[in-house]
Amino acid sequence: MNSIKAIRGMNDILPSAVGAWQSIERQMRTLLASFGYEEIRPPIVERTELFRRSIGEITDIVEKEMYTFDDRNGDSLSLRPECTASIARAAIQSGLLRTPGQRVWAMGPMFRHERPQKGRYRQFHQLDVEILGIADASAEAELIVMSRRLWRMLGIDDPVLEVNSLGDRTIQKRYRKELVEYFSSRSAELDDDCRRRLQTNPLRILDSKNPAMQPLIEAAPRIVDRLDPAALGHFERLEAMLGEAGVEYRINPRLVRGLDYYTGTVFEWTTDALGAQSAVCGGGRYDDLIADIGGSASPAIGFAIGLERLVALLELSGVEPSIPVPHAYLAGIGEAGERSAHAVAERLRDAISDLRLIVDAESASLKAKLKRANRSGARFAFLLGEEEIRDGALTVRDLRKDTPQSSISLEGISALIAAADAAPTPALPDH
RNA sequence: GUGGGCGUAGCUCAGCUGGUAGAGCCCUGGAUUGUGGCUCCAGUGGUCGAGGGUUCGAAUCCCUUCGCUCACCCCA
Repeated sequence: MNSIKAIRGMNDILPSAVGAWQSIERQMRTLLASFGYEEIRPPIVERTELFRRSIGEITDIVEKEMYTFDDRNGDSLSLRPECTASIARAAIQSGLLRTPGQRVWAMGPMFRHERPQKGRYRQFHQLDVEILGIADASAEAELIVMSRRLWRMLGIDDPVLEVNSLGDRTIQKRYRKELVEYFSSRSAELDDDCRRRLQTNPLRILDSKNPAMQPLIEAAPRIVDRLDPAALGHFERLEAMLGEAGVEYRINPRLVRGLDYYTGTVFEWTTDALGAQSAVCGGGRYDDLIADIGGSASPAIGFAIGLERLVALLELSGVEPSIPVPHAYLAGIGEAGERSAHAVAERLRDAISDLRLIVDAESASLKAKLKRANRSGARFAFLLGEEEIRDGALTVRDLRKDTPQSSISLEGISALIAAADAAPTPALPDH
């Protein structure tokens, strides 16, 4: 019982699951490229200061969820809890913002020290997509349309899209004050949770799931009613574009979001299929962030997709991602066959590009090796013993068909593999 | 940090009110000395999460603790 285990909330993605991940990642890359987005890879560790200034000092993420430690020189560093701040930092640092309209994405692990539960882990993975330097609502529309295309591409049911506008900082500040006044006047009716939020992040009261709070929240002032003409115009323009594109959405005046940097449009794709963690994709505009962390003011917008949640959705949808099985399993037979197996395999690999070949040159019975061949999922078993060495050929068994085995020269193998790649692989005869 | 559920073989689990640990799957070998999948036979594998207590005797009852999981909080 003293074996070392993985850290709580940090999971191995095992070979049996990795097919789904690769399939999702591949399709995402294809989609992003088709929209003209370029990959960026910021480091996983940043100065703690970056997250404090971007995400916000009094957010849960910064207050209690970051993996923070001192570097050897005393600098406070943190594992990234999200990726937007890092991308913004990188863009400022390397001058990407000199050309507006940067479309970038990043994918990788994020870290938050929360209690794990279904769909929420301490190390989790996100795809982050950002448009830097475009203030127009067309950027919002583009990201939303692209994410919808992703759901369809993956073959999962469209999640529900919720949209809201938070207005700019001035509007937010005024609204927050109004909200605090409203809830303070009714603080006797608030539950403990909401009373706490009143002090920390009053907007989040709107998010409360407590049914008893609903009437109070319903009657609260709504930020959509406090937007100025510019913000309203922006939001209406987005609605028009979504309408034209046939995107279904719901305006949720209570959609706030837990990071401080959001201004203007925010949105979330949610599902009720994943238990309590309903957000599959969330994002919004952050027009002030870049200036906040020291860049010259530049509008920006982005979203993040939770890959664990997407993988879970894909499983629920019953889509079976095809994982590449080996073309062949080469079994050396007897001392001579085992000795030359790797040499023959190398000749095959030289001759056939992208050949997927497992070599079994262990000292074991042929029976055992054929068993392993079958288990490997390979289409063919190649047998190499003294006879084959003498004939300069391989004995080939089709593991998916009941046809008799045959002797094929090394030259003939490449036609065999090409033919197998061209035709759909037959399923295993019995299970 | 708080609350619920659960910890028995690699996996899925059985083991009733205490009597000294089992099945299926997987894996290995054999039936087939160079021939897989199906079948049959045999076998490997467990300090019953850990520690303590009650008892002649604990996987089973009690206490403590650790882990997993779901939910709250928050979010992808």
